[in-house]
Amino acid sequence: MKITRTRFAPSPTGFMHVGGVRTALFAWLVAKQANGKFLLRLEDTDKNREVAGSAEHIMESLRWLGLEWDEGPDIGGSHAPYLQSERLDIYKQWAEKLIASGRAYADPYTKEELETFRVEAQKNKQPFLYRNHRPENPPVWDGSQALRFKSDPKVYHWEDAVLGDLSAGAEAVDDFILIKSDGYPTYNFCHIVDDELMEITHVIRSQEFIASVPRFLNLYDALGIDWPIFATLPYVMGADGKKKLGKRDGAKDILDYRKDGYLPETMINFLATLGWNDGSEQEIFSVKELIEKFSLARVQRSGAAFDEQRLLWMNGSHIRGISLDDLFDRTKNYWPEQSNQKSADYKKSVLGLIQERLKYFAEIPELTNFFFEDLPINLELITSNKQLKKLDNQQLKTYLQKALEVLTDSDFSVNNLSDILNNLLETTGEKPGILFSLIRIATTWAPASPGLADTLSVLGKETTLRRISASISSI
RNA sequence: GGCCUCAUCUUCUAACGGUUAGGAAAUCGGGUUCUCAUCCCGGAAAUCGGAGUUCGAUUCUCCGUGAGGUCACCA
Repeated sequence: MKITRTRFAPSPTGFMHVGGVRTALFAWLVAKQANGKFLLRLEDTDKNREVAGSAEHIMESLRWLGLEWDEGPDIGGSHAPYLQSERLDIYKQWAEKLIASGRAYADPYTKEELETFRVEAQKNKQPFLYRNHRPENPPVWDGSQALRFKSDPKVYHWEDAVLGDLSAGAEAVDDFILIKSDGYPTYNFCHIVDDELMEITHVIRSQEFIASVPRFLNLYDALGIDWPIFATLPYVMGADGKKKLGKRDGAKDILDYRKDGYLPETMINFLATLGWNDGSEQEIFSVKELIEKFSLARVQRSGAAFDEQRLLWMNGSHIRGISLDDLFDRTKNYWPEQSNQKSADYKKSVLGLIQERLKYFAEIPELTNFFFEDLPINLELITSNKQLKKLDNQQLKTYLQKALEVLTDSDFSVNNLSDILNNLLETTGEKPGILFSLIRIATTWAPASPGLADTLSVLGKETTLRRISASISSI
């Protein structure tokens, strides 16, 4: 049995967005599941669209997500090179074969002539087919013209691992360009040659290529290459759920999610379940589980909208699922500047308190600022509070004074603080809605914070007492 | 316009041809000693339309409709 080999073959024309990542992910999962190989190949045959640095950017993105490749442009492999621009001789040889067998010819037309044909076709509400204009006596190909495939139009039926049985009429097969006049091959040609030479077993790609498959099949046949397994992935749609997600429609660079503090395992989980499920009600999957359970047959056939809300929830879920030490390691670059004065242990305690409400790392500063600095006293927190606004200032001061007294005797362990605060409820006969709210506000001056005893314990005695005193004199 | 693909709550989705059409996100209530969150409980919310096959159709077939893709010397 053949070893499963899949590839991800982006062109280095910019950053990667979630759509591309998902294509890579599914190909990676298929390879991993079968103990096969996952290849990275860069399709850099359009020098006009190439963007400097994007190859490195793509690799960085894949590495962040853990989608490591077994063979690729940076690490080589048994089927090198993996950069198409370094394989031009190979394509030339395969092109010569087609010329020799009468299945390729030089395109004699100018751009303008072609455009005329195209406009004419459109005017007649016909699809443009080059083969309707196939020259009778094409010139000998000298490399200065485009080289075209001489197609053999026929009806095709083929199977797709996701979509099932597919077919298309002969009108889908046309004479397409194999090698451009600049000497570079087209995707249509070189991906087939490369997939064959690199022994790719599963061609996994997104839907926009489906209309071209009959042309590819015609070329496979002309080259005497066995068809690989095809798997067509539905689109990742924009938030409106209508159109395929694209850079113009605001698709984000996948590395922006890293910058915002999303976990790579969240992105993997999210993208895997966007268009795939295992039939159960499970939503949260580890990478290991995905490798075990993934199957192309259960990939959805229709496009799926990319829902940032759901991503946010899922990231929170993953954040809650990892250990505090691990989480702390990963948040190193997200702490507010003022936190530098505090020890790692202190920061870790703070992190422990916000772990359950953290959705992405970039919100750490706003969630934790009062642990590192005295926030300005904002009496509106009291006057706008449903319960507290009923009390006059004297009453507020009295309660804070009492809190100050009992807290002075606390060792500030969570247990001791809980006991003391509960006792205070009894001795004052006041509701927690009043007393705890007041103390919480007076010690943090933040609109929200973790539980009172936990917060005070981390803040420590000195800070707590100092802030309460300051609050008393400001009210 | 030709060709091709797709179609379940707002969104992601489940359902050997037999279910009160299930779960999750979001949303709305309620609970968990204070806020925010977590967690728990509950509500509202869908099979695009029409034929056909069948005892029975979300599921199979056909016809509509809608959406998307493609018809490049881009991938």
